[in-house]
Amino acid sequence: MTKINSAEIAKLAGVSRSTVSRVINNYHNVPPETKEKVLRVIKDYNYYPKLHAQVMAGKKTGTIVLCIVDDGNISNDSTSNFLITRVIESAASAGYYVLTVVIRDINEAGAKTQIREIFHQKRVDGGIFIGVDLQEPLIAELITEGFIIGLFDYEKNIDAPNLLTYNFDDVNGSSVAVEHLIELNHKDIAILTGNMKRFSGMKRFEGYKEAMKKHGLQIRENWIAGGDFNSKAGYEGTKQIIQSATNIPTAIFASNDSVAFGAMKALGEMGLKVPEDISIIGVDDHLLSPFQKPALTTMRVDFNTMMQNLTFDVIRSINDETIEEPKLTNMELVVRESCRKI
Amino acid sequence: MTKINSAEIAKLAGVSRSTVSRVINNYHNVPPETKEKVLRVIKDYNYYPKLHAQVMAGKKTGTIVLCIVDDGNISNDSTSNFLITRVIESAASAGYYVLTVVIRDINEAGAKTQIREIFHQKRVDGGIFIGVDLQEPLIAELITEGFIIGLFDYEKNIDAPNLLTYNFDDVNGSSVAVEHLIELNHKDIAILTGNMKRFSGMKRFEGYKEAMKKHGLQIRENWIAGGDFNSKAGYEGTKQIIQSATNIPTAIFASNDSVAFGAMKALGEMGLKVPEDISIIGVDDHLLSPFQKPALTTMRVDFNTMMQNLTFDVIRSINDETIEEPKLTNMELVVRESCRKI
DNA sequence: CTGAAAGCGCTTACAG
DNA sequence: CTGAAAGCGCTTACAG
Repeated sequence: MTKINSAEIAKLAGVSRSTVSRVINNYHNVPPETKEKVLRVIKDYNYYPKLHAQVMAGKKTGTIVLCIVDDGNISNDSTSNFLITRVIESAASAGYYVLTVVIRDINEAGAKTQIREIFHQKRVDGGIFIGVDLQEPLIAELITEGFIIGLFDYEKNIDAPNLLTYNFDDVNGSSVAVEHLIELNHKDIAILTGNMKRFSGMKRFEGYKEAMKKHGLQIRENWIAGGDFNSKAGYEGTKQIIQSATNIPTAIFASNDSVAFGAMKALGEMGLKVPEDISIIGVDDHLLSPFQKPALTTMRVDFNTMMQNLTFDVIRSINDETIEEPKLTNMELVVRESCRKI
Repeated sequence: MTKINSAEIAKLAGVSRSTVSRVINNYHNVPPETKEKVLRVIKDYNYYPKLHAQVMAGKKTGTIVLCIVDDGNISNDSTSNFLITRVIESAASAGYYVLTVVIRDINEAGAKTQIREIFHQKRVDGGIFIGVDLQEPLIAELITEGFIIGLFDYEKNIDAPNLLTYNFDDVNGSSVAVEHLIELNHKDIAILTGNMKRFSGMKRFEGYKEAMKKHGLQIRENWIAGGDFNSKAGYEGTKQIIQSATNIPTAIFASNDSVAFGAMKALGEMGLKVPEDISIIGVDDHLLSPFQKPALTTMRVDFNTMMQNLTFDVIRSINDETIEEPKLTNMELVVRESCRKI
């Protein structure tokens, strides 16, 4: 195939490169006949302006980066997958491309440099991060440098218009979960905490404490375990709680459903039945939650709308629109079979 | 922040832009001290060469496009999600980025133009397509134009080195599935076909027919239904088979697990029990298959290795390595509870 | 080992 | 309405 460029098109259409460019960029000051003529040649010669030349001349890339920080096997986690594809789909519907990047360990040698490079190279117009710890200095750095960044599950700790954050109302949602247990007459309620370096981890713990205090219930040190958002932490945390306690709690609030899965496994191994011996409630409404035995009661979370809003806001921000501060998004109680009245 | 470019770096390091470029590209003909000096300045000034200038000067983009053709809600399908993230992870491990694109309907107005644009723009060095029908003319077009393209579930119908395809051994795998039913003494075996425009759809039907013929079993017209790889097709196909047949089959071979899910739902509604009344076997080993009631017997498929190989091959091909023709990948029988001996 | 210069292919003020 | 020209920021033969 012969190389074709705007000069070539210009020659064939009998106009200047300037005019070709004006047609491509759909400027208004081109008479219909000229436009027609140029478009004809462009079509006939299967011509597409080279992105990189356009960007060098000052155009945007039409791309955002989605940076997934996760040391697990992402492709095996349905929630991660869901977040990823939602960003992709949302961006696509806004005419944007998503460059997807996986970071195993953000503290590893090349990791931060790689992320810096993506932005400084001008590979993208902005970015979305998933799975970043609070107070990650790299985020602050990129924000200071003026890059547009959207985060899910992150506290807005810098007052900059180019830092966009979206979160669920984790405090309130967790309170509702715990109060559901309380309504079922539970008083001895343990918590399996999530990753406390995450906004959601912190806030869900807060919500638990709030609800307990509000109802005058005691929070015992040895009824607090876990510490991460996966089933392993739930499993180990549960064993720890059950084995260390002189008296066993009647209910467990798990900081997310994966944690609850681990907890249910541990309880099963220890011969404790859910919900007969212990009630359990999670957060997220994981794909597998309705399939648990018993089906898991949980707080449903709308990842769908959240990631779409985040993506759209990043794109709007790229296009210099003003973004209004997002509100926290509510969760919804989904009652299934894992909690019983006592 | 002040604009920094290679000329600036050159000035600061007291060398020419040529030398800066040589250092960046790690050429061997630069004395250590010079290299040191230049790298120092690069680091101090937080300088990253602009991608677009590099590409314009002839460098590769280090990016492949992943084009997902799917009219459903991708983010809700765990298999699609899995394929996507596997490509992303594999590419990342090879130092490549993945530009992810979703195409709802490849026959829609702008769809093909958009795909053409991505390649002609030089946005990427190559691409991977998922969910493309056999004989899709766009693929042939792009191959002819010399773009490097990898496909999963596609028959290699053009003998071009830049067309890379990977497939499971669908014929043999399906035969094994059907023979599993035959070993359990089933003779009346229906099939719920998949999408017959896909390599896997065609081949799985072939495998069914082969096994039936080999064992001298009759294939009845009204025991063939379905026609797509989703639970809806399985549901409707099953109703059709059961309602149209004067005699009911004792077993069903479903072209994939989603189809089997739909079939089980339909059977349940019609008061037929699995496996007491009808045995059923699927293909894929879907995430939800072990959770069905009864747990679904199926042919496990290694999407993981497959997508990784495909991704690596595309990248190798971009780097002018010769790719050996991939063999078909085997499937593995996973016996659960949905088939019984009669 | 190293620099000057050409080339990559666009866009956009500027001037008319 | 339209063209000539500058500018974007690299890389790479070429010559020394």
